[in-house]
Amino acid sequence: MGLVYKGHKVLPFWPQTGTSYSTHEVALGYKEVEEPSVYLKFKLVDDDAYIHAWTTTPWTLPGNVGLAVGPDVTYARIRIAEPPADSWEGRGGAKVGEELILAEDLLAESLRHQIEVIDTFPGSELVGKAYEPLFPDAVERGDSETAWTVVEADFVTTTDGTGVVHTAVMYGEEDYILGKEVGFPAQHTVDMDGRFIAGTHHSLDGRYVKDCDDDIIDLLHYDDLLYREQMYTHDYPHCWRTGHPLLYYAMDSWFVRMTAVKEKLLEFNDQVEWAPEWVGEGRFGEWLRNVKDWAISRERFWGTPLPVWICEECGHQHCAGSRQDMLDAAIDTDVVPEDLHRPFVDDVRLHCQADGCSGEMVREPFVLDCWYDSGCAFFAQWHHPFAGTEKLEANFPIDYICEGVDQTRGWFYTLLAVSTTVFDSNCYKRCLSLGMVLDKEGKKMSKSKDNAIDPWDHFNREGADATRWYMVTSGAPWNPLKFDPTGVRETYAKMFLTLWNVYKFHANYAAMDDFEPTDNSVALRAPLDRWLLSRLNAVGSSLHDQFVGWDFHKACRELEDFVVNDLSNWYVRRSRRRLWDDAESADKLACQHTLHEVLVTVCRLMAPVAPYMVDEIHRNLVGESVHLADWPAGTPGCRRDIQILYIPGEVRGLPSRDEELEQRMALVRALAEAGRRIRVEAGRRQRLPCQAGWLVGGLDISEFHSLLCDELNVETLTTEDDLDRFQQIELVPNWKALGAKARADLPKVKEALAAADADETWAAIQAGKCELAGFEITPDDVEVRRVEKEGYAAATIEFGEGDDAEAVSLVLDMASTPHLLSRGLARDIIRRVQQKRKDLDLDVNALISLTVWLGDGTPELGDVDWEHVQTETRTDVGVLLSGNGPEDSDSFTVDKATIHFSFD
RNA sequence: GGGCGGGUAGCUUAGGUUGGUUGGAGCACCCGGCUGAUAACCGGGAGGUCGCCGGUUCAAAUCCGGCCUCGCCCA
Repeated sequence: MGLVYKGHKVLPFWPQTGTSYSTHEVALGYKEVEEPSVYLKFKLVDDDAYIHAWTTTPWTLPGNVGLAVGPDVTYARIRIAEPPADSWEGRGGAKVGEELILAEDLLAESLRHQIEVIDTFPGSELVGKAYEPLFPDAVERGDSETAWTVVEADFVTTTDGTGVVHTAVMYGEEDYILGKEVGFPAQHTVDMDGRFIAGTHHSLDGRYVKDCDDDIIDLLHYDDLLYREQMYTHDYPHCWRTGHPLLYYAMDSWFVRMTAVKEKLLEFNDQVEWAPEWVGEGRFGEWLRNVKDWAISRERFWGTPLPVWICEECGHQHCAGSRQDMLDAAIDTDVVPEDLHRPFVDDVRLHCQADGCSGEMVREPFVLDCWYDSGCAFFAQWHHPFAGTEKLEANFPIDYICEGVDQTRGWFYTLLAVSTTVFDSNCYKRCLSLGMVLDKEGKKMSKSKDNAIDPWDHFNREGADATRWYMVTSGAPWNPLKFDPTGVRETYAKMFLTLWNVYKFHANYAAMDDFEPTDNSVALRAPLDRWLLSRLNAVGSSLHDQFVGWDFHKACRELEDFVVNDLSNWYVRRSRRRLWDDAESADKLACQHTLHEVLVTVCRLMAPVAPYMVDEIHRNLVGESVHLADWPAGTPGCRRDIQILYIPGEVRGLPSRDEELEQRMALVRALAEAGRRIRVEAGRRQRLPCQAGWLVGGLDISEFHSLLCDELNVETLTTEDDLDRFQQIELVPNWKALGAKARADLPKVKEALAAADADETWAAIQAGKCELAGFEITPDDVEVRRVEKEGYAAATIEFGEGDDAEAVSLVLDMASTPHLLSRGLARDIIRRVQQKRKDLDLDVNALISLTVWLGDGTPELGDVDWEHVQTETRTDVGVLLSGNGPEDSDSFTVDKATIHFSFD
């Protein structure tokens, strides 16, 4: 197709080892150096004037074949008006009357003479003017029509020098590109050893170029072509090991003519769904719009050999397309090796394939850039075409690729480049460009800075799951990740320990009760179960949708919130007692099935991100790997809307949703929190029960009243329409208004207001008939506050969103009765005994003999409550005594009374 | 030097396109509570010039311009 051609590529090069350097190596070796720079006078052919140019690399001057000017830069033709001052230092100069041409802006900076400006004109007027070569023998003109003339170039600026750029085609990238464009002769004056080629100049031939800078300046000085020399400080690349300066050098190289398929590249890129979009449109699109031909050859030993042979006679080029191709053309088929790598393949010589030529062809000594190999991954992975085409065709273009954003010009590009040039097709449908992983301060990780994270530290400590989950949840995938080790620890403690403990909780009871998940005869699920399943549905569907929309971080955060808050902190906490029951019960069974189902589905939702722990859990629950299970949401074939229990081998969807149930539970949880707040504010211990609680407003949550009684520690909970039953109004003076009105009598008004009945006074104020201490009181003079009546405490929450928002109030009865004190005491004793059991690491089922001593001032403990204590603490022999217990018994204090206990 | 992206509490971050009441979380910290509830949980507190400067606007974390800084790619 003619897309491959041989040319030159200008690379930083170190002649001693004959190797070019990667950009990475070059970046390592930049050094600030002070070197001679020279201002030169190029004599025009048809004019008496000189063009004034500047360079920092005198050794490139023998190779000069052109001068570049900016088309829009203004140039001046000047005449030297007077001899220079005595302070002139170094070689070079100019005679009075000599005429020079250079950029107008740079006259003062580059000239050291008094001058007069003769004329000014744009650079375009200089284009085409011929000048005399500095080293007439160094480069042959060949068929070039532009050699030693002035050309225009966009890169010319007036930031330094003279606004005229000396151009030596082979020793600078911009020079080379310009030279190719305008047709300068592309000839080396320097060989691969860094020495001047014979015939350049008799005093330079064969010498290392960097040693010649001074002699070259001398030569130009004697020919009156030097205006001035000046030491110049700049950054220049050096060999990072030896410290020697590198030479930019045009090396032989093979190219793919990407510029010929630019429109195709852009068209195919438009078909890609990029995440984030700006990488595809901006960064990558920009790269494609400025695409350059791809230098695919490398002067290395290791790599895929470039399959190109060139005839020694006629220069004909031939690319061997296959092993057979090579055998057919080989001069000696015995030399064609099994292993086609270097050095064996280098020995293969071919008959020239050009008509009528009998020459021999020799392989070009290059290997392919390994990035070319990376671009072949999409077909090479199927061993295409040797293994047939079906697999490639079935998987091309690829659905999805993902790599770091640094691969924009790397893998993302090489894949597209190969698929465009070889298959005339787009390569991938979707591409995620990931942000880089940085250290916790946002700095790049590096060994020398000692800020690199060893992932194994985390794999060994918190595990691969926690490390992966942390990395996914800590931010959008395309944002840089500031890797913070404490974040991994947090993820481990919060997400994975919680999940594991929920699983263990379920597994322990399941084992104890011989729970059989396949026996799915769940007759009745508690509202709590149905709520959890509904939430699972909501979270699972949302997770799926967010994965589709690239928001993996949001999806996983939501799932984590579900596991920690909904599943562990609410469902499991509220269900412990259900499983504690020794007897078989439909409710216990429903709970176990629910836990089983939720855990199985959570494992499947988590598996793509955190594959290990959930696989263990899933295998234990279901008997097969989670990675063989169906994705539980949204995959074609999944019965997403059908509520069925898990049955091994059967595809299942998520249980159905009940959004109203979720709403009601959200209210229950909000009220439970409000209850705790009320107690803190009212100074009432959580363990001391309240006789009654009332709900005013909100959804009907009667199905959760008993659950809420537990949470709030109230004996009864009822709904109530009238908030006034618990509240009264209080009139508070508006000091600003009343002060202006009453002045010195303000204390009297205040007293009167405090003494008056608030309801009656407020009615009178509203009716405009209120007088206190001789002053007329208006609604502006007071502020009305609603407060709980004596003996009540309350909180009001806003529940719902927007227009549906509703105020819901919870009122608690603050009275204390002997009955309540007894109940509270029992709870305190239970709590202490349980803690002690736990501290002693007693088996949950172990029975104890418990003795309790109630000290002075302890409320009376009722028989029923003492029974309750014994049941809860698994006491088979209980003794209740008055007075203080022995020294070695445990004790605690409630409301100033001390209670002792001991058990064994 | 150019292009693209980031900068919000001590740390990690949400929000930013569509400007609008008091900028949300988690960790850590302080106070209190709860717990056969797990490296757990609940309530409260302290902690913010939303990188800096300027502009538009009644109103800017959000829109515009400039700058600083970090990262990636290119030169």
